[in-house]
Amino acid sequence: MTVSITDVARAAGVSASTVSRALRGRPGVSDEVRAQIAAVAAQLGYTASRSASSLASGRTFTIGVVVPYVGRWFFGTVLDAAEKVFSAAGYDVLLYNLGSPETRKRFFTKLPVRKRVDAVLSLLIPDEEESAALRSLGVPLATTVGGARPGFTVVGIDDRAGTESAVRHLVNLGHRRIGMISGSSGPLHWTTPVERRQAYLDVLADAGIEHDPALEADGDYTVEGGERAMTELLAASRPPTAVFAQSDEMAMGALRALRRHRLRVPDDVSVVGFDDHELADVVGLTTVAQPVAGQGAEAARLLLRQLDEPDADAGQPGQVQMPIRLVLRETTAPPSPRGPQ
Amino acid sequence: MTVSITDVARAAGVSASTVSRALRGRPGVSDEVRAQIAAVAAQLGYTASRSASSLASGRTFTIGVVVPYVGRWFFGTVLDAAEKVFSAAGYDVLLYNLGSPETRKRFFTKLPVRKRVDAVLSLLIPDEEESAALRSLGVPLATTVGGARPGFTVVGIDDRAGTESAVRHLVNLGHRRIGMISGSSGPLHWTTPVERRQAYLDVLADAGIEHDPALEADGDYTVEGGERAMTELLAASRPPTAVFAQSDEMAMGALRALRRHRLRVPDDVSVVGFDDHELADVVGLTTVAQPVAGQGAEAARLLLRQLDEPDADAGQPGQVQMPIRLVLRETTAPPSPRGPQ
DNA sequence: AATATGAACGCAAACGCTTGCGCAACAACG
DNA sequence: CGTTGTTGCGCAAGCGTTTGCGTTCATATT
Repeated sequence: MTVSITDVARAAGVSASTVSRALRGRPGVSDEVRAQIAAVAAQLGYTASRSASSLASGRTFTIGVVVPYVGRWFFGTVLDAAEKVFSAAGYDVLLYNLGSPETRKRFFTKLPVRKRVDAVLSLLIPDEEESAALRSLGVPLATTVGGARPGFTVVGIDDRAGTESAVRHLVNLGHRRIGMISGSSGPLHWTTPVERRQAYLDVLADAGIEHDPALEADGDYTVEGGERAMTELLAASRPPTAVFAQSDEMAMGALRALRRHRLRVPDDVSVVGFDDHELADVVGLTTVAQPVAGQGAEAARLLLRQLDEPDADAGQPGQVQMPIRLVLRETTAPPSPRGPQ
Repeated sequence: MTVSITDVARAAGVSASTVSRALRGRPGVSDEVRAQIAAVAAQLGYTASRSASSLASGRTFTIGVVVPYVGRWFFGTVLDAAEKVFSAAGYDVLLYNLGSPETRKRFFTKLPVRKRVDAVLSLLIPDEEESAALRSLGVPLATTVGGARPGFTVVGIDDRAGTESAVRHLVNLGHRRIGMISGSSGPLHWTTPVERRQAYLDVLADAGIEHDPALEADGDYTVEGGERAMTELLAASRPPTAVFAQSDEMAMGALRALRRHRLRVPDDVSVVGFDDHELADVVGLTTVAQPVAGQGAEAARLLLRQLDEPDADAGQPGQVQMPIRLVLRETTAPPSPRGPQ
């Protein structure tokens, strides 16, 4: 049926061990024999069974990537970049899409990656229990986005600095009533929303602006959520003249809500987002740009490096912080003298 | 080190075979023994090695999913939906991101999925050679988007009908100079751009409008491409008063180009897209909606069904067509009496 | 009471690789 | 010319499961 290593060995007149060594570039086989085996293998269309080889060697040449929502631009982009790095290095990627709490729970209790992967890249921040489960796999671990966890390589950005640049921009334009659409809900135990909120509060305090809880709303990191949140903010007794959304998707939802309310951006309300979504430019959204694909690629590279030099795994894995920058577009301007409405 | 089936067997005082049967719900083991084994296994944190079990059984419980660009909304969304179906059925997904021609070629020549997957879902349309390679795997195959291939289950939409509804909408509004931004370039050997172009031509002919080749431009299915294409169209001696873009991303690029040219939408130029991208609503884009996630889920379900009833694989696999509908928003209107500029 | 029946379980042989070890054959050395 | 290395290769023992078959034992059958 399907051609095995012994078929190749027989056809080449050598033993299976020699075929194995020859095909994987291991020493102990002469150049001529190696070439001949390669030829025979190619002609027979032989590919080693991954199951068998990983069973025998313990190496799987597979990386597990766990992500909350592949469909979202941010995660899709990170995954795209990471996958490219992995596949270029000869690794396959096993994808786990953990959107709902149930699938997430099931993943961490059953741990289907056990004995199936050489490393795991998590695009979501595992809580204590979950990260312990991952550590129990005994393979290199990495995360992008958000908080550090012991045993994890983490690549991320300076959330506070990014938020500060955004909010400060609004302050500098003269805004005093600055709302925030956060993304704190949901089952994601990560520090990002917390950091960003703190930075938001800091900038306000620094500018001598009193914080108004009515100017904060939860947008759940989605367009719809952002729309809801913006609608909520507009219902406040004194609505904001500017809003900082913790993600571009929520900012876009906010834009939609504003349009529905016949409010003009940036004349009536300024909006700044976070991420520099691929479509942020299309809608002219001012935002904090972060290297999304860059983070995925970097995390993947760091993971591969750990795989190459297992000796270095004694020390605490590295943390790298990638640059951010405020991108000014058309959704921010000084407040109108008469305010919204 | 890591706990194996024999560890469980020893701890439970039974043989490895019994453990295997017990844990997989196979008959031949009493309820009490089964329960006890389950308890012991749970307590020991045992998970069967996938490599070993797939080597022994031939089943991998893994589905290969190949996609051109995970980062793009369309593919990300399809993948998201498909993954959910697969994982709910106990299958893992192995992801292959084949953006560049080189990685694509490498994938189809080396076929890393050989002996690694029970089925493959292709989100790109393989050419003759590629589909032959996939068929050689001897597993159920499916594709979404575009042309039928022998041996593949395909779920898609009626591209012609969708395009017709879009272009006809423009015609009905009174437009005569209707441009098209297509997505025909790139290494994707699929019928979609061809079908859509034909439908576009048909509607024009049907309306008695002479086709002007200067009103067609290639947008490469990206935002930037759409922007370039729109700029190109605007440079025509007699620019269009309306454009149909073969994808929302290109339509959004077109919107950006129009804004850069200080043209108003829909006053000066109408735009209609295709897909109903999650952000189409944000920019108010009129578009042809197709069930993107729905197609992914459906394709996944059909694949699983083939896996369940291998007897049915004799007949030609099914083809399903999912519904589309035109969504009217704010980027289309009758042409201005004086035309653009 | 003797036998047939079936359920519950163990044995052992795969599954297709990898890898430590042993054994030739040959080269280089004294 | 005998010794020591080196190189190239084969042997065989795993790796952790699954599964066909055989065995045991309790229960049903005549």
